[in-house]
Amino acid sequence: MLVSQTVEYALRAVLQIARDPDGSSVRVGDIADAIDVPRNYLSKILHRLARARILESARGPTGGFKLARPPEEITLAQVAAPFAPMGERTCLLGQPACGDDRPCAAHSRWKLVAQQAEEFFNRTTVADLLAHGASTEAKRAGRRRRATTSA
Amino acid sequence: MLVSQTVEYALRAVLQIARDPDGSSVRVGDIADAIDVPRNYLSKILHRLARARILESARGPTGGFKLARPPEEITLAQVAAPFAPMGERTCLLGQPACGDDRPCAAHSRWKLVAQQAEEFFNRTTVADLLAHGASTEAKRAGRRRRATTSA
DNA sequence: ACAGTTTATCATATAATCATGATCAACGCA
DNA sequence: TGCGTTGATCATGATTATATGATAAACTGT
Repeated sequence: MLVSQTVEYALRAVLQIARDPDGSSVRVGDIADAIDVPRNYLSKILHRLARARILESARGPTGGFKLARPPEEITLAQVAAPFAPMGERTCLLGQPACGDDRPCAAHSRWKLVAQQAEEFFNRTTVADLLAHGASTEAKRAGRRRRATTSA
Repeated sequence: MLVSQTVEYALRAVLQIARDPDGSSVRVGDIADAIDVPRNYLSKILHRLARARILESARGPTGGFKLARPPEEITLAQVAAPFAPMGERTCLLGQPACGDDRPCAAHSRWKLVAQQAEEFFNRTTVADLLAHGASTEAKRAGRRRRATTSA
């Protein structure tokens, strides 16, 4: 697994929140049900995301979580950052001073891979993933529409 | 960190063993000293690699570990396999049925990254890393020779 | 003010990872 | 045979990741 369970949960939760059509607050319980993640554990994950200014939280009725910024401005790297010490150690062989000048044995080959992963997280936004969902939804709706129409 | 500490130790240890000029057995203690990894912990890692037929072990004087095959025939994936359930879960969002046909929201973008990582481990051999070490050694020797000559 | 809802936090549990030290078992050699 | 070397294994512990359940604190609407 290239990302931890927790980061995976965080990504799925943020995506789920972003899917809310009104952009209104979504309750922990609803998110937990929707993405099938332990409720209290998710609560803590969302809280950390709120502290990291990715989400905003509110208590009481009408409370819940929502995005702190438009989905175009939230990268996957930002979502993962509070949980993974991402990019802290890029050397595959753990060489402290590994770099282009003092490369470890795997440096040149591994660098390409690590860079691609890093760029993926930095460049992909929540909106990018939402867009996909929308197209899938559209396809499904299309299928459903056709089926309904034919019935 | 994209690979676990244990996998990192395993890679470094195998590489260190492969560096032995005679291809003779290398003692755990020597490897541990050379790559700065806890001795007993490394012992267990090496034992697992031996069970996985990556290494061969022998006890007693003249004992130690050596490669079970020429370094060209040992991929990094093989070294990592006994420790990491590598490639078990390729879907970033943990969707069980994620595939080209039923893609998750991140599928198309993430697939490229995951594939590159997988191919890196599958295609890179211990010999490839040794080759680098050799060239670096050559460069250093060259520098040293020049310095020595000039002195 | 109060009742109900919701997040925040506390206390705890479980499993995996990472690691240490002691002892056991095999092996080579005198 | 017996001694010293070496990997193999056992017992244990620390730390982190992954949770679970109970309680506290904040907020809404009445």
